[in-house]
Amino acid sequence: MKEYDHKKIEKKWQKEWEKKEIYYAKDNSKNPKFYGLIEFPYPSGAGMHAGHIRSNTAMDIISRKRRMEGYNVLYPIGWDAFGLPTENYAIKTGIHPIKVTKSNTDTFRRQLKALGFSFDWSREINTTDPKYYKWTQWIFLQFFKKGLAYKAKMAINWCPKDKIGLANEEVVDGKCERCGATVEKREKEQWMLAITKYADRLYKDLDDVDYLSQIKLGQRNWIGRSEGIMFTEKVKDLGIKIEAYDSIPQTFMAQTFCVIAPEHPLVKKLIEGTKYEKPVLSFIEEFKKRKIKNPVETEKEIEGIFTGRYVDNPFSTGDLPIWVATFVIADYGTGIVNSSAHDERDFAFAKKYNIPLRTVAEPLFVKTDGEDAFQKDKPFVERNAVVCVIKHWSEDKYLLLNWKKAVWRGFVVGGIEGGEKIEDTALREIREETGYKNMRFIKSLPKVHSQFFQPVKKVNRFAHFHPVYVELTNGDREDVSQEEKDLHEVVWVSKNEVESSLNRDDMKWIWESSQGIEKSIMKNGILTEPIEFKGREWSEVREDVINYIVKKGFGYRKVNFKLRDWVFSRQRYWGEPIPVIHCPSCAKASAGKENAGWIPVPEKDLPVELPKVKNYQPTDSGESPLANIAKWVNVKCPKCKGKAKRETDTMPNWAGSSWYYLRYVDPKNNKEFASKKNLKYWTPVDWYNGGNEHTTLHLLYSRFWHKFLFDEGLVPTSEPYKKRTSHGMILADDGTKFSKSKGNGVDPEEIVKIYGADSLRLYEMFMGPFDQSVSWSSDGMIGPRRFIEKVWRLSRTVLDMNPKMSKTVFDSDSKLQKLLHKTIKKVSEDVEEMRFNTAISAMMILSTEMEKAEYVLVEDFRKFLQILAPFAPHVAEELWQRTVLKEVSPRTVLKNSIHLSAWPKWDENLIKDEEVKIAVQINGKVRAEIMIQTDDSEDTVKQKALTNEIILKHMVGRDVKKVIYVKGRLVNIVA
RNA sequence: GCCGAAGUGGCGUAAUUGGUAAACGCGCUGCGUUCAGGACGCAGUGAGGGUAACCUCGUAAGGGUUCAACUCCCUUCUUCGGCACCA
Repeated sequence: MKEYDHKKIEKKWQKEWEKKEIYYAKDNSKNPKFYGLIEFPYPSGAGMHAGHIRSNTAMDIISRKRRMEGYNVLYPIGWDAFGLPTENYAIKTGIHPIKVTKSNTDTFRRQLKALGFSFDWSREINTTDPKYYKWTQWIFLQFFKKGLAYKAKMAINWCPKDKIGLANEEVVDGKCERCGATVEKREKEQWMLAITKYADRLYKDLDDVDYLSQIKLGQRNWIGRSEGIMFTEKVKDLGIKIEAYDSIPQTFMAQTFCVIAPEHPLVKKLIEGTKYEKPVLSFIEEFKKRKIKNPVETEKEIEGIFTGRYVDNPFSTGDLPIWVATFVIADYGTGIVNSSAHDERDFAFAKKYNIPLRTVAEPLFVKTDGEDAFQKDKPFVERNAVVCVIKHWSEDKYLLLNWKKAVWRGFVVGGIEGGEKIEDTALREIREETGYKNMRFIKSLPKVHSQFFQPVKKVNRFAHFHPVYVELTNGDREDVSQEEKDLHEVVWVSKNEVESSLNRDDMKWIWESSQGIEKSIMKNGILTEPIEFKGREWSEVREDVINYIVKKGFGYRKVNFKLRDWVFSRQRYWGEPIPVIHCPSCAKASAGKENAGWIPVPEKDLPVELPKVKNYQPTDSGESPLANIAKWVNVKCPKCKGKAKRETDTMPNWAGSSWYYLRYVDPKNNKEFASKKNLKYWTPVDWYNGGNEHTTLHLLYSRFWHKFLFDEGLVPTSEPYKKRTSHGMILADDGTKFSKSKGNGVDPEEIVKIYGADSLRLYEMFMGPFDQSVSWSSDGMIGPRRFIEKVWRLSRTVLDMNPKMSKTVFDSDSKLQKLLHKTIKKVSEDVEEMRFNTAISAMMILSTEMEKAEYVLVEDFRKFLQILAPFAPHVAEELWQRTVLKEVSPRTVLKNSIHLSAWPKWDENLIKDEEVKIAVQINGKVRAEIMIQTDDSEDTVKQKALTNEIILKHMVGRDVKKVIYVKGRLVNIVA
């Protein structure tokens, strides 16, 4: 028996498995089915990278384990091959995208096969294959027919020099990434998909699926559902001044303003002579006039500020009030929604110190939201909410706001979690036009503590979706660079536009804001008004109050979503053509109607194939390169047979990936996208794993498509994926992301050549927790390789000493037996939880122990091989066959593959320990270790601990106050 | 900016979910085996102090709860991912 030669055995078994088709899924089987899915790769020119291997291996391990557990497993693969990089490459080189795609997929296929993944290669699909995108187009037509696809004007990024629409990614600092020209906004009619019609279901159905909690949260945040009340003019009768709710745009106005103990000498000194002095004083006056005293503060916040950080504690006098007034209008902040939770604890501090606590705008509705799990996860202060009334910053309008309390640098600041009464069109306008105009500078008083001086250093390119948050720095400070000081003159940088609004008197605004505050109807969670609900708790009467408000006509219920409709057009060549035709004469005939003049391509004419052209250069008009191809564009109208033109926009990359998992179940069907029978058998996907970076959009889009198909009666379930997990990225060895300049960093084929596929697979699973990013380090590769070599050597000794060895030489409770069964258990459970790193670590320990042991039963060694098999399929197969056949020639015929053998079971009785070592602590510090029997009583163990020699030594001159025993773990003596 | 995830030895990381911090792997040191190198085996490897038995400190920083905190709570800092035309 020779040395471990990965090259020989890996190729051999890959061929053998393929020949025997052992990984092919059966479309019907008596066994239960398992559909494991990974995100199909975009076949880039650089070939596979380490990240692909990691995620593919993980699902491969799970699929292999399921096969061994007796499931009929579908683990398919395909190519998400439309996309910008390929198109850009084609423009640059003149090589047709089809050719580029072909050679890229060939590379990927070769690389994937070299790693021994158990894909069902008979079901390979490719989104750029007309036989595939015929159905992508077909599904689009169903959307179109149901009125869920429509045209709307949208702004696109336009490079005037390259004459091409740009992806956001291609715009860097407002300039075109390739030529550096300043990017313009251009209006264009775009196809939209009405995903907002599904918003509610996309939100609610998350309850029924098994996604990681942060994935669900991501979906929920994106959809942004909020349930609430829109108030009407009549609400004034409640004593609250409200004049408009609909005029404050989504982002752009934010104010933070803090005054702490304004009469305190330190504060006085700070503002004295500054431009803040006057507005602050008038602000305070106003508050006094209104008898508004103190803000809501939690006990800890106040204690943190006033006991820890200030030498002169303003609270120490007991009667000096704190003033905190904070207004932040952000997100979609108009109107009102049900607030987040409020808590009795909020008021505990106030009670304790007898301080009257109130917000500047007193709470209107406060409730404890016990049933919302997502809120529960959040820290206490973030769940607190008050409602306040606030005045529009420039217009004479008031808003009733849900003021979500949050603590920022020791001060209570607000954040709005709100609904709005803004139509989709308004939202768009806001984003594109009013956004930057209304954007305002955020100012605050010079802060009381130096740690609070921290200028914002960069204006993020996404900031225009939200308020730019710039804090004022003390202009006299020497450690602040001019550059940073200049920043404060800039409110918002957008494209070419710089807006500054420093000349506005912010303090005046804040003062004015307080005008809107009228009165509270709740105190400490108990309603004081209206009379109908007086004395009752908010949490208890919440629904009644809402009904009351609705009944009285003060407001109406409204559910609000942040989600916008999906822009479905791309002005690109390398995508699925949108299968519609524009007919001018039909347009006239149906003028005024939705989608007037847009005629769907008859289903029998699908697919609308991408024409083969020599030139992919974009057009002058901003249309897709397809517009240049007169032959393709000019067609007869399918309806009136008049002159018409094809739509030249193509679909976004998300389109093909929104339904690909459905095609796998019946990939060659040319009558339907998949047969009902196969869909019924295979869907939904049992387990879908993919990148963290895809958990919001791709997931949402494909869930939307699936729900639509479900409504059309075309798929049997309303959700596509039963379970979704995600994996972290692999970073370069310096902890940064692999970039274009660095390339993929790691060439999988090279590593397979040197170390073998099994070693690479093991290493990628071993390098760190699966759901987190880890840095690649080629040095670490050697560890898993040594592990495999150890197993190889082990097989030699095991086979040599056996099978003559009789089973009776083993004690039933031998250490090795115990360890084997513990390891089987650990690996079985770890794989389910995707804790591959610790599973491998456990197998390493087992292999070391087996090597040390005097005898290892072949039978036990085979069990070890079985749990190793999903991780290192080639070497496990080779050794498995040898335990049967003694020697395996390169031409050995595969008889009973390890991968089709039954997953080993562990024996619970063997796992239990009778004797165990526990720690003895004194005051939490470990001082000794003692052996105990697991069935020892608590008293026995305590006795053993207290009479231990070392412990006695430590206890000299001390009394035992208390003894705590944690079963099977430790004894802690409190002295 | 908003949302999400994370921060532990020289490095990748583990920790029975509040119970002996650093398992497993890489690297390094010493010893064994070897003609030699490699490979393999054994022992050691957080920091400081001590001849030693041992002692003190230690999980981004600060504070809190607890007999006991990497783990729970509060604040601050840093890194990574998503943000609607990258895939």
